[in-house]
Amino acid sequence: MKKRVVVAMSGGVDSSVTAALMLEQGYDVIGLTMSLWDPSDIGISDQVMETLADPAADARLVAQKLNIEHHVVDFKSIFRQRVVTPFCQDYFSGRTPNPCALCNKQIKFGALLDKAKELGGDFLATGHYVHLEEHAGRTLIRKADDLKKDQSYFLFSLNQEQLRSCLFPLGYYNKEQIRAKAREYDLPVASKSESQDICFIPDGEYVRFIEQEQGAGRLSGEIVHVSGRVLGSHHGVYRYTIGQRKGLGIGWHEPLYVVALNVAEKKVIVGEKPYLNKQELIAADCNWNIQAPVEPLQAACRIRYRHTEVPARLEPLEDNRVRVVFETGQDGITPGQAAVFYSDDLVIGGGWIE
RNA sequence: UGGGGCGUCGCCAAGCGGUAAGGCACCGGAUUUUGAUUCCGGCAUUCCCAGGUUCGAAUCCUGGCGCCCCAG
Repeated sequence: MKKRVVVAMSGGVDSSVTAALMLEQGYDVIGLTMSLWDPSDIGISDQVMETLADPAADARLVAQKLNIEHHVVDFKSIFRQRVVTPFCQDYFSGRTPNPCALCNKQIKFGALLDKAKELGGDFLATGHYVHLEEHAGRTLIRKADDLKKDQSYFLFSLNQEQLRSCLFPLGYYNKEQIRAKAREYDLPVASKSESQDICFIPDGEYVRFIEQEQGAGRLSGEIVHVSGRVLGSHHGVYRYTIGQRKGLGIGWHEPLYVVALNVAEKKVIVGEKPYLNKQELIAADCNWNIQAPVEPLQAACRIRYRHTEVPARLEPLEDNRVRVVFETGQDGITPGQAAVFYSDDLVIGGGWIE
């Protein structure tokens, strides 16, 4: 009896090729596409609307081409509740959210995985560029061969049960190879452009989106230099993220960066680059892929996507938190982002920066 | 209406007779699962105004105008 794999199909190149690869590897494949938001519901312009692909429709075309069963699940409500709303709330509390990591934990490997099992799936396969490896009886994520596409950072919060139910066939390939395969299989989405930015804000208009979701509350206030000197004003602290340089509109003798956000006083604190550098951070709500440590350990830590992990000492704290002390101070440590811990190319755990 | 200083791109700022540096900001582009970072490109025919001296002035002279400081 063939094992059944449910493939999360977004209508993009990666997940489409994933489905083809699973088929090629002899699995019984079912395609499953999530409906996460309604394009007419997010306040984008008609022009942008016209450029949007319909994930379900594209996925269906691919499924037809591959001759596999295909389903669509409506996760709009849960997606809004568990990803979109927290995303907006984060901005309003002076944090910079990482909705993709949250979505993976809550939706893709939560609700979607449940649905996959409901459909009789032995595994859920996705188009993430990562590997899975067994170490000492535990399943760990290893970085993709193609480090440019590596997505291990976004998957740090998956637990053992979730990981054991997953297949990530793309980890051995680079993007060019995947595209080549898409053409080889003659998939209708072979030349689709790379998706980037946050899926539910296709026009990239964060401010518009957040204000629409959260209503009024503009939180306008002052832009203040670390010295205390007021340098300008802003139209809402949620428009800024720590480490940001562009958009401050302040002429100064050198570049200024956002170094802190004070929601209570509605202040955006800016300073020269050295003020961005911090020696340590606290990560909360940690997930461990290895046995949760009780003693400090030496590892490497990545503080945002596309950041190269750097050596750090991880000190376990109360309440599932960890103090991360870097060997070399890091710029732009941002609350709301994930701190992901690596040992060589393996993800050993991670948490959310406080 | 005594004395001194200053007025160069939105901000800071070089230039001191030879035909407008640079930084910041801003704009455009590349990269990007953070409007982050980073990177690349663009950005004053014109120097407060009006005359004058010079082959030639932002740079010298004269007169205005506007700031600032110190004295009254």
